[in-house]
Amino acid sequence: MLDIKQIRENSEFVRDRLDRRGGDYDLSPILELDKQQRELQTTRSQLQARSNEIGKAIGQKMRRGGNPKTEEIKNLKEEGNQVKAQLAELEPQEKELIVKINELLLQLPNLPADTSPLGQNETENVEIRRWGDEYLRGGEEEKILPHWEIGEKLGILDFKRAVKIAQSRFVNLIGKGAALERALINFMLDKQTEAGYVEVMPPVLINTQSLTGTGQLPKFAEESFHCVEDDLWLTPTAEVPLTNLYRDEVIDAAELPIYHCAYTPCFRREAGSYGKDTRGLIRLHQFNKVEMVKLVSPDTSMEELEAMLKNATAILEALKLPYRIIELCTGDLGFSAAKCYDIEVWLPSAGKYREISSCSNCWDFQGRRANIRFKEKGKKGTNYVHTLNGSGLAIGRTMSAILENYQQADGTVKIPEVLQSYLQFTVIEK
RNA sequence: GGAGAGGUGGCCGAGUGGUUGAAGGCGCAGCACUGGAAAUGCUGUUUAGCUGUAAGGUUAACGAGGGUUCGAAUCCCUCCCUCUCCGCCA
Repeated sequence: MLDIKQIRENSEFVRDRLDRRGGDYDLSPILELDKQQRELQTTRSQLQARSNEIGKAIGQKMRRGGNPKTEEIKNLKEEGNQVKAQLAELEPQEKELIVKINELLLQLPNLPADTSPLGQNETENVEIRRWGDEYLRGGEEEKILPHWEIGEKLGILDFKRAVKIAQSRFVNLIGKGAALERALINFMLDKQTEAGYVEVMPPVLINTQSLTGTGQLPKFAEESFHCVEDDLWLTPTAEVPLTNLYRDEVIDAAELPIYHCAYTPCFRREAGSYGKDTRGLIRLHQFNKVEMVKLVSPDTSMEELEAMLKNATAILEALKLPYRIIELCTGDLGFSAAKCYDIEVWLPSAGKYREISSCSNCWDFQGRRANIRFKEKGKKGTNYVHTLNGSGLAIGRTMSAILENYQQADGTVKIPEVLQSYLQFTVIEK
């Protein structure tokens, strides 16, 4: 969340940055409530101070063996009661204000970085670079079957029976399909571990506080599956458990940067995307993903983002899958992100690049929400860490890219070289 | 799920109504001692809000939230978590 102090002291700046996202963000209710709250707080602490004085005075007299029935003590008690009555009126008012301010703050998205390109929506995202043109198969494209067709033909993807077991937007991976998925998970975890990320297997049922910490709640409740009886949610991405590993902690500055990666299944309700990507592996309610998360000092977070982007693209390069990098414009940035790159992989059947990873720098936005701070030895006070997250990569989408880019004229699919040591076969055939 | 025990500062640990933000110890930092170090001694050592140019002032926090009281770490209520034993179980 944003810093109330920054909103108070630099409201013009904050307003301008929020405007870059488009949409309507009104700071005046927050500013007004904040003013009221601080006024109340001043009065309240003065009363509290008086109350403490009274308590101490009585305590001293009693200790010296004073009689509680003397006029003096009676009078003090009487005043104490009056102060208490006043406090009883102010306290709930102030609490209510604090709750309201907090609710409003939690609704505000992060401020875009000044380097994020200006734009209204995804059409104004900026392509940074492309890789792997030599692996594009110009001219053959119309012969390449979409991944769901080749997958069903080869008997490795089963959507029909998944509907029977669960619903639409689920899949069964069968035989070599399941093995390939597993190989991809292992391959990516191995690569990211080599790159310095410490692997974690976190819970995938997570609590409300964790989802609030990373910004999925309160605004996007309809996007996650909720187990109402236990008030737990199915994680939509390992970003949530990984970032929340350190919630409410003060980390020694010497331990930064902290790198973690995790494989988890991810669950998304995909509310509002009816009719979009209804076929194939692109948009499922449950999918696998290897995620990277970094907690870093504010001084280095921008370089750390570039490095994370490389960790993600390294996977695609090893797999020889053509991709491009897009920088999201201010209007397309996710709620918690200040700066974000999407990596898109080439899907021949669609003749398009499709998102396969998203790498974001959230600045101190999640650090503040999740209360993750760091402390430098010898320095007073604490600071919020900067958090970054990126897919490294989405497994299902990688699978679809392989099924298409590695499809051969005879209807079989070759296994990319780097995966062959993870599998007992080098080609998927009927 | 049943029975019991417990949650205090970076850590250990005292503290059952009165100058207790909290004894003592460990750790850490500074100083002294030393050729240098160890040992020893002294001093200091939480975080957050508001206020102030600053020094400072003030409030809050002993798992969380309520209550009793002039005054709560200490008494009462609710919830959460941890541990032990039993049951169940991958």
